[in-house]
Amino acid sequence: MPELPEVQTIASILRQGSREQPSLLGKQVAGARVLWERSLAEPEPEEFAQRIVGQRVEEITRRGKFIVIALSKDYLLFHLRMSGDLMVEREAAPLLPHHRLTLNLEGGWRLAFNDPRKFGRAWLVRDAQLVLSGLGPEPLDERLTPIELFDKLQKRRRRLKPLLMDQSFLAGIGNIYADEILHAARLHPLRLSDSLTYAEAERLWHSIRQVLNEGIQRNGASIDWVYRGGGFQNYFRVYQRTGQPCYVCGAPVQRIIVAQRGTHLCPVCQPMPAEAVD
DNA sequence: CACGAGACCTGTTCGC
DNA sequence: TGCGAACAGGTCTCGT
Repeated sequence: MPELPEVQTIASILRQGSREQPSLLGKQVAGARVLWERSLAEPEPEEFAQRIVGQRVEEITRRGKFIVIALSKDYLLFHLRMSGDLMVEREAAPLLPHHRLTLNLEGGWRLAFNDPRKFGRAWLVRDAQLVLSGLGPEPLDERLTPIELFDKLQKRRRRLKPLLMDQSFLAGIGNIYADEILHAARLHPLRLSDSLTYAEAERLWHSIRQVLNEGIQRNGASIDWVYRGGGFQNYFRVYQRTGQPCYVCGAPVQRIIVAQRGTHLCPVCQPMPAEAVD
């Protein structure tokens, strides 16, 4: 479930708690279990358990698609990839089949990293920057201006969709939001980044902010068997709407493959660029 | 530098 | 009903 709005929603729930779970803030780690070794990027499981016990949760933030948990001495980072999820549950609750890593907490609670597809990863490191250094700017950062985005686009010659999803270009955008952003900006996913006019780059800048903010407001999207209460899936304009009418012009939404990912667009609102025609 | 293919994984849905 | 194929929110590595 995890692109920027979903990761932010999960981080907020861990920070503030919810009806189902208490806040993770201030809790002390009493024990650690690594149930699937490859879910732990570093360090080795023995060192991980020995080092994390006794540390207290001081802060929970998001950077790109990473959840960043500041502990007393170290940083605990999670990347949810395709199917990861993080929740606080009762220590007495049965371990679910897809739990990959759990931390017992003081007071009878447990932090559980659940990840059916096993793509997600956790890191315990002294310096969070070691893991996060490759990330580009936060797309919602006030310091990212339309002019700066235009310049960044001009410096590259790449198809728009894979570039938006490149975490070193902007941090946090994935397949769903890339499709929704490009539709809102009326730009074809195969347009080359250095072919955009300034007006088009400005439209893209507005769409990035508008779509991501709407996703955050709706607590992200909940699809398939994973449901966390997010509602953005009910407001998709193109994603998973193949063949259904575009809300703007009525033309059927088209599905193509771009960089091996299903890509949804309105062929009328997002016309095929001349430069991409064979 | 940019792109496509394959790998890493499990589960669900689709088509015959 | 059964069974293989296609598909899924991500990223890394390799070859061209």
